[in-house]
Amino acid sequence: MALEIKPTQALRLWREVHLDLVRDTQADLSVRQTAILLTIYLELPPHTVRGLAARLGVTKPVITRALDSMGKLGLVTRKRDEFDKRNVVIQRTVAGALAVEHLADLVTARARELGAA
Amino acid sequence: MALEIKPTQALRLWREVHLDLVRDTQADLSVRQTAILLTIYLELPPHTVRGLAARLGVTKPVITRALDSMGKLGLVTRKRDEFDKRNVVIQRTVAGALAVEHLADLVTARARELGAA
DNA sequence: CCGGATCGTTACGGGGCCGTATCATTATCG
DNA sequence: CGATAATGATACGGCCCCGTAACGATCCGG
Repeated sequence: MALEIKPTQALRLWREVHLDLVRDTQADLSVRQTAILLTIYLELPPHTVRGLAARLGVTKPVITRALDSMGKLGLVTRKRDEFDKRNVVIQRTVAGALAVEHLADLVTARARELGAA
Repeated sequence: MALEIKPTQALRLWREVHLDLVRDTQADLSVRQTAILLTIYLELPPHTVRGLAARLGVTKPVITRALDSMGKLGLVTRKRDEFDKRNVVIQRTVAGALAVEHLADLVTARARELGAA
C-alpha cells in the first residue's frame, strides 16, 4: 500500500518541517547526520562505521566524525565488538530515540495540516 | 483534505530522501538553505532579506550568506528594489525551479515506494 | 535639510564538516 | 610466527557557516 502524495504537497511538507527544524534551536543536525541517525534507528543492528559508510556512500571519517558529534549530543553510543575487536558497534540511546520520535511527530503533524493541492 | 501519514512511514520517507540527498553529490544545501529556497519558491513574491529572516527566525546575515552561496549555485538572484533602494528583492531562477522540482520528485517517488506500516 | 530609523552587507572570531592520507589495533592465513 | 588485510580513528589543510557588532546607503519626519 503506497503513500500517495502530490508534488505540491511534498514541497509544502518539506518546507514546513524544515522551518520547524530551523526554529528548533536544539536540533542542529546536518543532512548527513540525519541520514545516519535514521539509519541507525530504523535498520536492524548491528551497525558499524564501515557499514554505515557503505550505506550512505561516504568515507569512513565522515561516519566517525558524525558519531563524535552525535555522541556529544547523547544521540548514540559506541562500543567495541568483543568478538572482533576491530569493529565498533553503534548503539541507540534514549535521547536518540526521543529525537527520532520528535522528528516523526513533526512530519506527521505537518502532513496532517496540509490541504489538498 | 489532510494527508494521512503514520509515524513509521514518516521516518522511512525522511530517511530515504535524506539518503538520496547525501548520495546526490550536487545537492549540498544545509537545512537553513533548504528552508530559504523552498520559502522563496513556494510563497508569493516579493521576498526580502528582512522578510526571510523574520520568517525563519534567524538573523539577517544568515540570509545574506545563504543568498551568496545559493547565488553561486545559480539557484536565486538578487535585485535592488527600484522604489525603495534599501530593499533587495530575491528572484527565482530556472535552475532554482529545477532544483525544487527535483526535490519534489524525490519525495513523491520515495513516498510511492513506502509500504504500509 | 538634517538627524534618526531602516535595509542589506561586511568584518571578526570561533566552530564544524569535508576528503585524503596516514596511523594503531586486531584478525587472518600461510 | 610473520606478512597481509581490515577496521576505526586521527592529522591536516581547506572551506563554509554561525552570531555579534559595526558599516554604508537610503528613506522619512520634523
